[in-house]
Amino acid sequence: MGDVFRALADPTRRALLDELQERDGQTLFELCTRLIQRHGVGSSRQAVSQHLEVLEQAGLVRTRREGRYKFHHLDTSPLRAIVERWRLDTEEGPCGSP
Amino acid sequence: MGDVFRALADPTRRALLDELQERDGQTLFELCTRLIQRHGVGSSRQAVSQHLEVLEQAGLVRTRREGRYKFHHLDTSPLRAIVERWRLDTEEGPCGSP
DNA sequence: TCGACAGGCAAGCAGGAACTTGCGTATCGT
DNA sequence: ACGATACGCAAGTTCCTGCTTGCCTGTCGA
Repeated sequence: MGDVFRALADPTRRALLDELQERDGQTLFELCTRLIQRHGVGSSRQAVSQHLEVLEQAGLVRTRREGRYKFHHLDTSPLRAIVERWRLDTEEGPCGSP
Repeated sequence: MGDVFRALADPTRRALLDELQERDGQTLFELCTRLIQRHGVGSSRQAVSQHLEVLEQAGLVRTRREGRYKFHHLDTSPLRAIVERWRLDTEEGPCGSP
Protein backbone atom coordinates (compact mmCIF):
# COMPACT_ATOMS: atom_id res chain seq x y z
CA MET A 1 0.00 0.00 0.00
CA GLY A 2 2.68 2.46 1.00
CA ASP A 3 4.78 1.24 -1.90
CA VAL A 4 2.12 2.44 -4.33
CA PHE A 5 2.15 6.00 -3.03
CA ARG A 6 5.90 6.06 -2.72
CA ALA A 7 6.11 4.97 -6.34
CA LEU A 8 3.66 7.65 -7.44
CA ALA A 9 5.46 10.37 -5.52
CA ASP A 10 8.10 10.76 -8.22
CA PRO A 11 7.23 12.82 -11.33
CA THR A 12 9.40 10.69 -13.60
CA ARG A 13 7.57 7.56 -12.51
CA ARG A 14 4.21 9.22 -13.12
CA ALA A 15 5.41 10.17 -16.59
CA LEU A 16 6.31 6.52 -17.15
CA LEU A 17 2.80 5.46 -16.16
CA ASP A 18 1.31 8.10 -18.45
CA GLU A 19 3.47 6.86 -21.28
CA LEU A 20 2.48 3.25 -20.67
CA GLN A 21 -1.16 4.22 -20.55
CA GLU A 22 -0.82 5.81 -23.96
CA ARG A 23 1.15 2.92 -25.45
CA ASP A 24 1.26 -0.28 -23.46
CA GLY A 25 4.00 -2.91 -23.67
CA GLN A 26 7.06 -0.75 -24.29
CA THR A 27 10.65 -1.71 -23.69
CA LEU A 28 13.17 0.15 -21.58
CA PHE A 29 14.79 1.99 -24.49
CA GLU A 30 11.45 2.88 -26.00
CA LEU A 31 10.42 4.42 -22.71
CA CYS A 32 13.70 6.28 -22.44
CA THR A 33 13.30 7.76 -25.89
CA ARG A 34 9.64 8.71 -25.61
CA LEU A 35 10.19 10.12 -22.13
CA ILE A 36 12.45 12.76 -23.61
CA GLN A 37 10.41 13.44 -26.72
CA ARG A 38 6.91 13.57 -25.30
CA HIS A 39 7.41 14.38 -21.62
CA GLY A 40 10.60 16.40 -21.61
CA VAL A 41 12.16 14.14 -19.03
CA GLY A 42 15.83 13.46 -19.70
CA SER A 43 16.81 10.56 -17.49
CA SER A 44 19.50 8.01 -18.15
CA ARG A 45 18.78 4.38 -18.94
CA GLN A 46 19.77 3.17 -15.49
CA ALA A 47 17.62 5.78 -13.82
CA VAL A 48 14.57 4.73 -15.84
CA SER A 49 15.36 1.09 -15.14
CA GLN A 50 15.40 1.72 -11.42
CA HIS A 51 12.16 3.67 -11.67
CA LEU A 52 10.54 0.74 -13.45
CA GLU A 53 11.75 -1.56 -10.69
CA VAL A 54 10.02 0.59 -8.12
CA LEU A 55 6.84 0.63 -10.18
CA GLU A 56 6.97 -3.12 -10.61
CA GLN A 57 7.49 -3.66 -6.89
CA ALA A 58 4.46 -1.47 -6.24
CA GLY A 59 2.40 -3.64 -8.57
CA LEU A 60 1.72 -0.78 -10.97
CA VAL A 61 3.75 -2.31 -13.80
CA ARG A 62 3.98 -5.93 -14.88
CA THR A 63 6.77 -7.16 -17.13
CA ARG A 64 7.00 -9.84 -19.79
CA ARG A 65 10.30 -11.11 -21.17
CA GLU A 66 10.73 -12.12 -24.76
CA GLY A 67 14.23 -12.84 -25.95
CA ARG A 68 16.40 -9.89 -25.13
CA TYR A 69 13.42 -7.59 -24.85
CA LYS A 70 11.43 -6.86 -21.72
CA PHE A 71 8.00 -5.37 -22.23
CA HIS A 72 6.32 -3.30 -19.57
CA HIS A 73 2.58 -3.30 -19.00
CA LEU A 74 0.51 -0.89 -16.94
CA ASP A 75 -1.64 -2.24 -14.12
CA THR A 76 -3.99 0.24 -12.49
CA SER A 77 -5.55 -2.19 -10.04
CA PRO A 78 -3.50 -0.93 -7.07
CA LEU A 79 -4.95 2.50 -7.73
CA ARG A 80 -8.45 1.21 -7.26
CA ALA A 81 -7.54 0.31 -3.72
CA ILE A 82 -6.97 4.02 -3.16
CA VAL A 83 -10.44 4.82 -4.38
CA GLU A 84 -11.98 2.36 -1.96
CA ARG A 85 -9.75 3.31 0.96
CA TRP A 86 -11.16 6.82 1.21
CA ARG A 87 -14.53 5.94 -0.30
CA LEU A 88 -14.14 8.24 -3.25
CA ASP A 89 -16.78 6.36 -5.19
CA THR A 90 -19.67 6.40 -2.73
CA GLU A 91 -20.00 10.13 -2.06
CA GLU A 92 -20.72 11.85 -5.33
CA GLY A 93 -19.00 9.92 -8.02
CA PRO A 94 -19.27 10.70 -11.73
CA CYS A 95 -21.55 7.74 -12.37
CA GLY A 96 -24.90 7.90 -10.71
CA SER A 97 -25.65 11.52 -9.96
CA PRO A 98 -29.26 11.69 -8.74
CA MET B 1 -0.11 16.96 -7.87
CA GLY B 2 3.19 15.53 -6.79
CA ASP B 3 2.67 17.01 -3.37
CA VAL B 4 -0.41 14.86 -2.89
CA PHE B 5 1.43 11.62 -3.57
CA ARG B 6 4.44 12.69 -1.56
CA ALA B 7 2.12 13.41 1.35
CA LEU B 8 0.42 10.04 1.01
CA ALA B 9 3.71 8.17 0.84
CA ASP B 10 4.19 8.33 4.60
CA PRO B 11 2.31 5.81 6.77
CA THR B 12 1.94 8.26 9.66
CA ARG B 13 0.30 10.78 7.39
CA ARG B 14 -2.07 8.15 6.02
CA ALA B 15 -2.96 7.27 9.61
CA LEU B 16 -3.70 10.94 10.22
CA LEU B 17 -6.05 11.00 7.25
CA ASP B 18 -7.75 7.83 8.44
CA GLU B 19 -8.18 9.36 11.86
CA LEU B 20 -9.62 12.56 10.41
CA GLN B 21 -11.98 10.57 8.26
CA GLU B 22 -13.31 8.82 11.33
CA ARG B 23 -13.58 12.00 13.39
CA ASP B 24 -13.26 15.28 11.55
CA GLY B 25 -12.12 18.55 13.07
CA GLN B 26 -9.56 17.38 15.60
CA THR B 27 -6.80 19.42 17.17
CA LEU B 28 -3.11 18.60 17.16
CA PHE B 29 -3.11 17.06 20.65
CA GLU B 30 -6.23 15.04 19.94
CA LEU B 31 -4.59 13.61 16.87
CA CYS B 32 -1.40 12.85 18.81
CA THR B 33 -3.34 10.97 21.48
CA ARG B 34 -5.60 9.02 19.17
CA LEU B 35 -2.72 8.19 16.86
CA ILE B 36 -1.11 6.23 19.67
CA GLN B 37 -4.28 4.65 21.02
CA ARG B 38 -5.99 3.60 17.81
CA HIS B 39 -3.19 3.36 15.25
CA GLY B 40 -0.20 2.40 17.37
CA VAL B 41 1.83 5.27 15.99
CA GLY B 42 3.97 6.94 18.63
CA SER B 43 5.16 10.21 17.14
CA SER B 44 6.03 13.37 19.02
CA ARG B 45 3.91 16.50 18.85
CA GLN B 46 6.33 18.31 16.56
CA ALA B 47 6.51 15.35 14.24
CA VAL B 48 2.73 15.24 13.91
CA SER B 49 2.64 19.00 13.44
CA GLN B 50 5.08 18.77 10.57
CA HIS B 51 3.09 15.94 9.04
CA LEU B 52 -0.04 18.05 9.20
CA GLU B 53 1.81 20.88 7.50
CA VAL B 54 2.70 18.57 4.64
CA LEU B 55 -0.89 17.38 4.39
CA GLU B 56 -2.17 20.95 4.41
CA GLN B 57 0.28 21.97 1.72
CA ALA B 58 -0.95 19.07 -0.39
CA GLY B 59 -4.52 20.29 0.02
CA LEU B 60 -5.61 17.13 1.82
CA VAL B 61 -6.24 18.90 5.11
CA ARG B 62 -7.79 22.30 5.73
CA THR B 63 -7.41 24.08 9.06
CA ARG B 64 -9.63 26.42 11.02
CA ARG B 65 -8.36 28.51 13.93
CA GLU B 66 -10.49 29.21 16.94
CA GLY B 67 -8.73 30.86 19.86
CA ARG B 68 -5.79 28.78 20.82
CA TYR B 69 -7.18 25.72 19.09
CA LYS B 70 -6.57 24.72 15.49
CA PHE B 71 -9.00 22.23 14.04
CA HIS B 72 -8.05 20.03 11.13
CA HIS B 73 -10.51 18.98 8.46
CA LEU B 74 -10.12 16.28 5.84
CA ASP B 75 -10.43 17.19 2.17
CA THR B 76 -10.50 14.32 -0.27
CA SER B 77 -10.92 16.42 -3.39
CA PRO B 78 -7.24 16.14 -4.41
CA LEU B 79 -7.71 12.37 -4.40
CA ARG B 80 -10.44 12.61 -6.99
CA ALA B 81 -7.91 14.11 -9.35
CA ILE B 82 -6.06 10.82 -9.09
CA VAL B 83 -9.14 8.90 -10.10
CA GLU B 84 -9.62 11.02 -13.18
CA ARG B 85 -5.93 11.08 -14.11
CA TRP B 86 -5.80 7.36 -14.82
CA ARG B 87 -9.48 7.06 -15.70
CA LEU B 88 -10.26 4.66 -12.90
CA ASP B 89 -13.94 5.47 -13.10
CA THR B 90 -14.60 4.81 -16.79
CA GLU B 91 -13.33 1.26 -17.12
CA GLU B 92 -15.36 -0.91 -14.79
CA GLY B 93 -16.29 1.17 -11.84
CA PRO B 94 -18.45 -0.04 -8.96
CA CYS B 95 -21.40 2.11 -10.03
CA GLY B 96 -22.88 1.26 -13.36
CA SER B 97 -22.01 -2.33 -14.18
CA PRO B 98 -23.81 -3.30 -17.40
C1' DT C 1 31.69 -16.56 -34.40
C1' DC C 2 31.95 -11.88 -33.30
C1' DG C 3 30.27 -7.38 -32.61
C1' DA C 4 26.24 -4.77 -31.46
C1' DC C 5 22.13 -4.42 -28.84
C1' DA C 6 18.97 -4.81 -24.57
C1' DG C 7 19.24 -5.09 -20.03
C1' DG C 8 21.08 -6.12 -15.03
C1' DC C 9 24.12 -5.47 -10.72
C1' DA C 10 26.39 -2.92 -7.29
C1' DA C 11 29.10 0.66 -5.12
C1' DG C 12 29.24 5.57 -4.31
C1' DC C 13 27.54 10.32 -3.90
C1' DA C 14 24.51 14.48 -3.37
C1' DG C 15 20.12 16.09 -1.95
C1' DG C 16 15.97 15.63 0.62
C1' DA C 17 12.83 13.76 4.24
C1' DA C 18 11.62 12.62 9.02
C1' DC C 19 12.49 13.28 13.65
C1' DT C 20 14.45 15.51 17.66
C1' DT C 21 15.74 19.44 20.64
C1' DG C 22 15.16 23.87 22.42
C1' DC C 23 13.01 28.01 22.68
C1' DG C 24 9.29 31.43 21.57
C1' DT C 25 4.30 33.14 21.16
C1' DA C 26 -0.55 33.48 21.83
C1' DT C 27 -4.58 32.10 24.42
C1' DC C 28 -7.28 30.51 28.35
C1' DG C 29 -8.53 29.59 33.32
C1' DT C 30 -8.32 31.12 38.02
C1' DA D 1 -1.62 38.92 36.78
C1' DC D 2 0.30 34.40 36.46
C1' DG D 3 0.78 29.80 35.32
C1' DA D 4 -0.79 26.33 32.23
C1' DT D 5 -2.22 25.04 27.74
C1' DA D 6 -1.96 24.75 22.53
C1' DC D 7 0.84 25.60 19.02
C1' DG D 8 4.82 27.67 15.99
C1' DC D 9 9.76 28.31 14.52
C1' DA D 10 14.38 26.93 13.51
C1' DA D 11 18.73 24.49 13.74
C1' DG D 12 20.81 19.96 13.92
C1' DT D 13 21.04 14.85 13.12
C1' DT D 14 20.18 10.62 10.95
C1' DC D 15 18.35 7.97 7.34
C1' DC D 16 16.42 7.27 2.77
C1' DT D 17 16.03 8.33 -2.19
C1' DG D 18 17.45 9.26 -6.82
C1' DC D 19 21.11 9.35 -9.87
C1' DT D 20 25.57 8.33 -11.66
C1' DT D 21 29.52 5.35 -12.80
C1' DG D 22 31.53 1.21 -14.19
C1' DC D 23 31.30 -3.37 -15.39
C1' DC D 24 28.91 -7.70 -16.44
C1' DT D 25 25.35 -11.10 -18.62
C1' DG D 26 22.36 -12.67 -22.17
C1' DT D 27 20.53 -12.26 -27.04
C1' DC D 28 20.30 -11.32 -31.90
C1' DG D 29 22.08 -10.33 -36.76
C1' DA D 30 25.63 -10.61 -40.38
